[in-house]
Amino acid sequence: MVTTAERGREVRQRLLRAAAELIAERGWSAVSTRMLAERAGVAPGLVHYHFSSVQAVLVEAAVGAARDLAAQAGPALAAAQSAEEGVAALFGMLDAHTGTDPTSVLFVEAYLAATRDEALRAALGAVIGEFRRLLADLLDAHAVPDPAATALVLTAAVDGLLVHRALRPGPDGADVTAVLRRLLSARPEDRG
Amino acid sequence: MVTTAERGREVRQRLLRAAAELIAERGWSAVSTRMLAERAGVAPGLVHYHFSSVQAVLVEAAVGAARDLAAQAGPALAAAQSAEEGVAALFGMLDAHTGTDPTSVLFVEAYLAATRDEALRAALGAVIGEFRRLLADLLDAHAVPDPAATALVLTAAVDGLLVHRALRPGPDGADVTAVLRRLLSARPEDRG
DNA sequence: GACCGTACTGGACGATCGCCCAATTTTCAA
DNA sequence: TTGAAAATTGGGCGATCGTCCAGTACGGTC
Repeated sequence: MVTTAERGREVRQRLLRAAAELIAERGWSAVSTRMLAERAGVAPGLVHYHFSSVQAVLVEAAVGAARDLAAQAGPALAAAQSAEEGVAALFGMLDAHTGTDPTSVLFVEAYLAATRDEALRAALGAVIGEFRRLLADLLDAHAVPDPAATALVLTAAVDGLLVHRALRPGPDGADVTAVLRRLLSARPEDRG
Repeated sequence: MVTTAERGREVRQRLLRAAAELIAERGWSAVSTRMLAERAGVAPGLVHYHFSSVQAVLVEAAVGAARDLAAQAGPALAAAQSAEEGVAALFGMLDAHTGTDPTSVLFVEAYLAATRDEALRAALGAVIGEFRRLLADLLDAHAVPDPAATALVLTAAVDGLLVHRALRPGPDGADVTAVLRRLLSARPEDRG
């Protein structure tokens, strides 16, 4: 037996899934009410029945995707036995994503939309901050110097690399992760 | 004396400047013909007189901005006497830009639009590739290990850091650049 | 002064936009 | 069985979209 409320919640979820897909395909500000409804297989009016505005659908979809990814990568980070092992999960994203795949594009679209929507910025910032804190704790536990700043650089570098490699391919993933691993080492001394 | 052709070229430039501003303010796909014309102070019809489409205005404005920035940072890189001195210019962007300023947002918008426009991707990729090559040459000349991959990581990290810091502030610029400087050092050995 | 071509104007065109809502269907409690 | 509540439909509203184009203004050349 499927209750009315359950079907309603399922339609809501379908709209959110459609939003995540369409943000990546068309771009944040190009997603329309009717596109969402068609992709979700429902009537156009349902969008404004379940959500207060199109922007609200996009924000909830983006924040949900961010929380999902963090909930997936977070535990792996917390269970790591070494710094190398922990950041291996982070580096794995560089192989799993090309920078032009739906997930990568969705996240960059969300970052940009966050510069124009304070509620979105706060929600995404909270997820990023929590992930950064987990990584910094791991780095700190294994004597990596300056764990907070290193965690910030590592997470930001992964996103930056995804976007840059999509624009112009460079050295392959193994070479890049080898460079990033230098950040885990104590700094020997300056060079000229 | 101002000729007709000169005034025409000046209107074209005004439209391109307006495009750069509006992409950052509203987002790539939210920039319209009439918005461009109003910001540039010209009649709406002029947009499609000087350009074949709105997308063409946006692409030319974005590529122009990228070339301008590269033309400004490139020579400083080529003239550097040391790796530290060269990448100091790169790190300077972390202080000069907040991630929410028009320049930063314009570039990320352009990266995203490039995933949906092959001509834009090729043009931006060429600029990025040339800049990466200059930096790699500098790193190579000063015995930084794996110069190509390091140059890729450094340029990508700067963009990634701008976006991430806009979402959630972290350790300040000095701490972050100190971490990045570790990439210039030879790798001593692995850590557990 | 006559002519030509480029720069420019401003509105028309059909399509689509976000949002709204009266009407209808479906479900569940009384 | 009946009535209230929730889910859904589909089209209407005014606004805006990209593009086009007939017509105007005017510097540059004979």
